[in-house]
Amino acid sequence: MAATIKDIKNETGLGLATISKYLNGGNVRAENRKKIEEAVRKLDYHPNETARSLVTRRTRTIGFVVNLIASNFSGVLLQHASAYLHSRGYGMMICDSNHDEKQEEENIRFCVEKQVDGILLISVSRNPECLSLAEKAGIPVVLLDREIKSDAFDCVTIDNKNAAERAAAYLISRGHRKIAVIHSEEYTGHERCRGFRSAMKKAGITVPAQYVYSGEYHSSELGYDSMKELLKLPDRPTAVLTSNYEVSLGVIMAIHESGIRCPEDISLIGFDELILPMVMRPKLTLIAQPMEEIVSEGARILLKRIEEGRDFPPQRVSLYAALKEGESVRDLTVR
Amino acid sequence: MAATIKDIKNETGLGLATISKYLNGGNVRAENRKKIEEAVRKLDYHPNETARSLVTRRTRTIGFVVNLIASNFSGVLLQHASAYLHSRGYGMMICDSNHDEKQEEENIRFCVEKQVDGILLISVSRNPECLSLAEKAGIPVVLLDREIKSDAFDCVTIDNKNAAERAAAYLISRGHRKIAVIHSEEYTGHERCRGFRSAMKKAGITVPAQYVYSGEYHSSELGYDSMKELLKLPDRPTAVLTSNYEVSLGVIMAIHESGIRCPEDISLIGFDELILPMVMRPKLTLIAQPMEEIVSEGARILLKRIEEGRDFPPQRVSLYAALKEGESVRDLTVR
DNA sequence: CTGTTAGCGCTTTCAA
DNA sequence: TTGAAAGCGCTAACAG
Repeated sequence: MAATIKDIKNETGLGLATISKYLNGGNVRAENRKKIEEAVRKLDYHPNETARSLVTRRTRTIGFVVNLIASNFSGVLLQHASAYLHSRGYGMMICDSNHDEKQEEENIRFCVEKQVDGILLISVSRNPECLSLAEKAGIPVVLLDREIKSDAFDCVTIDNKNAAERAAAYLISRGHRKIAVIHSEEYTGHERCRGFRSAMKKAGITVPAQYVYSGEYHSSELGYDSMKELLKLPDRPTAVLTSNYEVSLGVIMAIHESGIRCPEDISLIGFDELILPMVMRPKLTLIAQPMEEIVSEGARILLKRIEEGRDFPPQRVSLYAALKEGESVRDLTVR
Repeated sequence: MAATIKDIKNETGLGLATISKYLNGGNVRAENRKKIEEAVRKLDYHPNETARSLVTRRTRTIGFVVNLIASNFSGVLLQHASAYLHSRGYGMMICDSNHDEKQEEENIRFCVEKQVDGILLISVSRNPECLSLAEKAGIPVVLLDREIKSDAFDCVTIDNKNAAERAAAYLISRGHRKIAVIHSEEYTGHERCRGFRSAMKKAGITVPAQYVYSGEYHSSELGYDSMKELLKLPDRPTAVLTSNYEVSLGVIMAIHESGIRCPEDISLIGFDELILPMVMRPKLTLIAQPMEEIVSEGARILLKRIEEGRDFPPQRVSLYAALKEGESVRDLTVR
């Protein structure tokens, strides 16, 4: 049986309140402090967080509902979140939505019932409906990486459209005109495709339909298959923009297999600086999302809502994602 | 303010105990049941799990302490764990050890203080010391994927040595004699290297020192750099065994870059059926760990310890990992 | 600064 | 089957 605060009381002869106060950082006479510390050590006392939660109405636990935990991208986000939250005394309860809207709603419910203090969400649904439960329970939610159709929630993303636009503009500035895009069928994928189209339009370049591929999210098969198709085209693109990590992976495999060279025969630009771009040669030119910042900004806002009483309007943070030059884009303007 | 059981009492006029009993699946008069159900709906009542935990001394939360959450391998394990635990009403609090022993110990402490009902651990340390805290608190721990130097804990792994031995034997049976190994510096890596050596010894083949590479865990750089070195050797190996996913990734990149072909010029065999082997061509021949089974077995044992009072001796489960043939190994016995 | 007291919301005897 | 009452371990007024 674990020691309770009562045992400390019996050991020291002090009152419960005094002990509790000291344990929570209050001021106590030096003499009593020593007594308490000694008793704590002697009895190996650890406060019962459950009891504490019951009265403070705080569990010091954050629910992290993640679209697809098995993906490399969420793994990195989770890593940063775990570090950030732990350093502030918060636990992180994670729920995998496995890329399924029903599951996501179920996860929100689960978090609410477990009475987490707040929720970090990488959503699969764009529908704010699924958050109504959390809202009703007064549990703050911060969206990470993906927006939903509502501006009632805090949200930290990068400007996907703008980032993709810059990526495309970069290709264009290197003399590319025949540019293909392969993107996933979800929020970020669509935004990035929009940015791509916008840049092309500005440059007065028409994008032929056969240069645009899209499909299920997080599918490296999408990248692989699409690239194979692109390579069969009589009028092959000189460059390809991929909308996420998994797609890039598939594209690279297809290229390697075909024996064509990057960047000599085809140029590549992608998203996300994860493990692959770091090890592959030529180094992939890419848009690097500030993963750690996305999480720390989001968590900071969430904890602020939790810990500071006063209300403030929903925060919409849009972080800058830098283009990191590698060697995967050929400059067609020099020869 | 959320509704409490007291509100249900006022609404129905029944006693607290009756309501509580019904809510926990007890028998109540049909008439009363209707009353309660109605009140629950009307007041949108949800039991306060914290209060419940305080008296039952169960949080219905499992701590998952993971060596390195950002790795693809743990991501998949986590995915299965989340599904398994949720379906049984358990939450999963995850703590990333970030490949650091100090952090791991800190994480165990954290879980204990959060009073999780049990801990699932993919350990970085091989020292059982770090688990003493959990042991003292009477919190059961189940080790996943990696053993530690103690047989006092439940543990679910694959037989790494044997699996690597079969992988090496497979290469040998295909006529390979000059086989290199690249392995990580941690438990599974060492076990797999041992298995490799054992197979080679049985076949009467000496392994030259320059065919053995090892380095930090989860480093695709290890694979990349080692492979580069191997390719420089005057007497190049005909096959390479890699001890984990990240290493395989690096090796493949190095091969692609060098312009040599797999399996024509060099054969490859690896571990773990994750995203890469599924998309790459030639399909990688590999040892596929039963990821889902590792988790479900481990979680099953853990919940059994938690939910059934009686004690039982530590379970040591060693799962079979099948060799899946791809096209990355050349058969040298035919020509 | 200290201690008494009254809960937090729920489960669980135990007697009716 | 039901309900009154006694906690679970802790915090927070409040009075001293």
